[in-house]
Amino acid sequence: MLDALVRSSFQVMGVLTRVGAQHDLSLTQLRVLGILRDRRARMTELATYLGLDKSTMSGLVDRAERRGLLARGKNPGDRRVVDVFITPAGLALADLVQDDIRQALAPATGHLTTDESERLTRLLERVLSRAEPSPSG
Amino acid sequence: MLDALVRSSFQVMGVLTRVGAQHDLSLTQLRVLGILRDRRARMTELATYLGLDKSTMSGLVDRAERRGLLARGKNPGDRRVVDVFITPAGLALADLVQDDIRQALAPATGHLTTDESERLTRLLERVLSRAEPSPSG
DNA sequence: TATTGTTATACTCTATAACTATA
DNA sequence: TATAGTTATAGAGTATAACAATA
Repeated sequence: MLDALVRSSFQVMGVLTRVGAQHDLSLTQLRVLGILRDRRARMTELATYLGLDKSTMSGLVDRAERRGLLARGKNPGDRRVVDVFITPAGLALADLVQDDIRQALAPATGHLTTDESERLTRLLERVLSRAEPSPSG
Repeated sequence: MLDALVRSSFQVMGVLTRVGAQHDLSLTQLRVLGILRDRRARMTELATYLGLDKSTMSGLVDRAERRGLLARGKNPGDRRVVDVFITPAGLALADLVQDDIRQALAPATGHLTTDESERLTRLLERVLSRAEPSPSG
């Protein structure tokens, strides 16, 4: 089972990497966009969530900001903190990419019956729930 | 279901990345070692399998060779070809890492019953079988 | 003193383009 | 001509260490 889990994970990552690359987005940039889709977050929060060093986070946000996908803002409560949020352009791109991912994964997932789909989801969520404290999201 | 599949994949990749890093191995190096565990392969073959450019493959093999994990050899049939194979040290490391991965994923997978395990494997393999031509292995 | 974030530095991973050697 | 591989180059992703600003 472990083998199937690892292989399917690589397969999914392969699809995500390819679709991301079509929009000049790395796997990590993809995740950042996904996280910021529905909320602001401070630098450290993002870094911790993704399991990255804060200096790495600075670079990632720099490049996304240069492209106009993200922006930095001040935090009213703590002047040391830098809040990061998604721009309209970033949101549009995130929507587009999500559609592409859905389409790219459809051949792999779409042929399961509703029942099978539900069972797979339930099993994966049981696996997820026991996984160690998210080292990378 | 798509969401669960993507999230569990990131979780698995997180574990693999962390365990690999503990042995100074990137996700890609991990895969190369895994592929060469039970067979030789030529450079182009590896690159195609991993969805990488041949020049990228040169660098990967360079670094692994410098560490004594892999070695290059001549191909008897075609003098342009470079065969790559794993060294005893590389094999030992691959074994070690595989054990670590098993242990790291155990909390996530070990609590499923035999029956659930089998159902999950079957479902994942059905998903895998329909996935598009492996873009990255 | 501790925390938040940036910068400098170095290394890996990656692709593109130009090259050598062989087929 | 076409294929196999390397090298030069450039950019992204990553961590460590040193730093500035704020708490």
